[in-house]
Amino acid sequence: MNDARPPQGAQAALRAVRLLKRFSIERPEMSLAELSKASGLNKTTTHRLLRALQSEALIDRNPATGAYCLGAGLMALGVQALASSDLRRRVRPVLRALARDSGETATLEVPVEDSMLILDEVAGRHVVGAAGNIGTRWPMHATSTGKAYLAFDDGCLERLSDKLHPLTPKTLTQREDFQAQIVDIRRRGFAMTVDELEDGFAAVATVIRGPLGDVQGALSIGGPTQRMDAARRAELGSVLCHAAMRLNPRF
Amino acid sequence: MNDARPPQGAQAALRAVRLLKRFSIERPEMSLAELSKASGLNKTTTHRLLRALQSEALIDRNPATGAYCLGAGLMALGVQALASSDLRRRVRPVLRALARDSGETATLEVPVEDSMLILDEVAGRHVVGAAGNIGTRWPMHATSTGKAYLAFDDGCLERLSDKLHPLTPKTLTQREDFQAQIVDIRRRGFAMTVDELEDGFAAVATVIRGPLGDVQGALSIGGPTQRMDAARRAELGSVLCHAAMRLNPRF
DNA sequence: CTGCGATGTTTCATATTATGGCACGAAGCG
DNA sequence: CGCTTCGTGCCATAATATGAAACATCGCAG
Repeated sequence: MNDARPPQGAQAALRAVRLLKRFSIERPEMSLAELSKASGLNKTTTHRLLRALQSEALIDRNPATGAYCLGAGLMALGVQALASSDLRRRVRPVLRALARDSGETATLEVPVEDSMLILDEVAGRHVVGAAGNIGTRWPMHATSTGKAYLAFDDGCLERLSDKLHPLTPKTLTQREDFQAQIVDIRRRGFAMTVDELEDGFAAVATVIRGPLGDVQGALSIGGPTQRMDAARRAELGSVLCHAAMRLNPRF
Repeated sequence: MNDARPPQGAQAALRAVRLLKRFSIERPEMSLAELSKASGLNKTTTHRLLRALQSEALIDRNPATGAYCLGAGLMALGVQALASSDLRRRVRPVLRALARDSGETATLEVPVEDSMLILDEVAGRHVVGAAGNIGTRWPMHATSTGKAYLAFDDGCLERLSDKLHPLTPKTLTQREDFQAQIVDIRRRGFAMTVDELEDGFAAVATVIRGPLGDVQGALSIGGPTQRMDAARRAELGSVLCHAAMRLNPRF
């Protein structure tokens, strides 16, 4: 999880970024008034910021309705970010090996705020290069990778929001239960989710460390819960730990 | 091509965005000093903006070197932009049909500044869903889609930079030659590139219009120049025009 | 046709906010 | 060890962003 407290003297930039983040799958288009109200900004200010973003192609408008939406420039930047990810390049072959050997789907994820973002993905059997979920995010507290982060990245756990909202009946929502699992994870070396993120889905995960011991990302292997009994999870967990170890430049 | 002149009173936001855009494939990581010099901003100002961007996860830092790079938050936003693109959803089936019928690769592109950005892509034969180029950009003056835009979007041509830099020996670099082609394109209804973008690659393209007659994007079909003689280009051109017509909600 | 209520847009005086010169501490290098 | 170059913090200045209010459009209903 990244630190960096909000700095002084760049509020306009911050507000602009926050405006961009207000868009979601459910609300891909918003009117000026909506955006203004939702972000608590003055209508004029909102308008000015949107204009600036539009001039840089990060914001676009529906020519028919005049509604604001995310622009094509963001796509370009996003792809740029993806392409220049050194981590992704380095881990890619490992991901492929994991998917091949286990037959399940392997992912590389990084934290973004309270979520884990899928940076890369290799599906197990069937579809080979399918990367349909790259760029999507899942709540940190319900994913195996998120738990791994929380357990192994210093100070990460403290920053976790107290609101652990349930995604399934099995999702952990009590801080104490969570804390207990974290202890297990630290001892075991890898984390897991069983039906906590989505019913019928289970995964194991561990973190990747850089040369300085810093946590750079998390690896996971996941599939249908039926194929993921305790024994299989343990086996995949150790495979994962081995892979993560070999990714550390110190070894 | 989008209008929207740079507004007043949002310079901080503009500067922040411009900082993000300074990163490229060649320079995925930059130091504070480099960024500061390259963007002409004061070192302190640059630092403050980067901090703000980092706190929103749009900027990340290499923990070993301290160098700045694009952050994971940008990926999330980019994917968001892609997913919420109504145009893409609408055109997707048409793209598939074009690729299937022609056997060549079909793309949907939109303008971003002086480039055309690939919003969606369906490959012809072999690899079916391969979308390896989504999000990449090509100079407007050397692509078939770019030429289509320049010919059919009002005021677009005037905004074209005077600097037409060559990508191959065949790239048009003289404004007069270009102007002449534009006339042809307008009459013909579709544009083409033959070895102008990359040697051995040819494509035809036309624009998609919205209900108000506004240009929303451009479609292209492209492949190896050998398979793309004049007769084939004419045939594919009319196929393309037909597809574009059917995409217009008025018909 | 007319008035109402909503939208997006522009203007402008105000003071909040961003700015950049300067200085400091820490690495990296000769 | 001194020199350079890096990222970072401080602070007075003024340039910049801000938000109230007014304007311009549009769709809708009386």
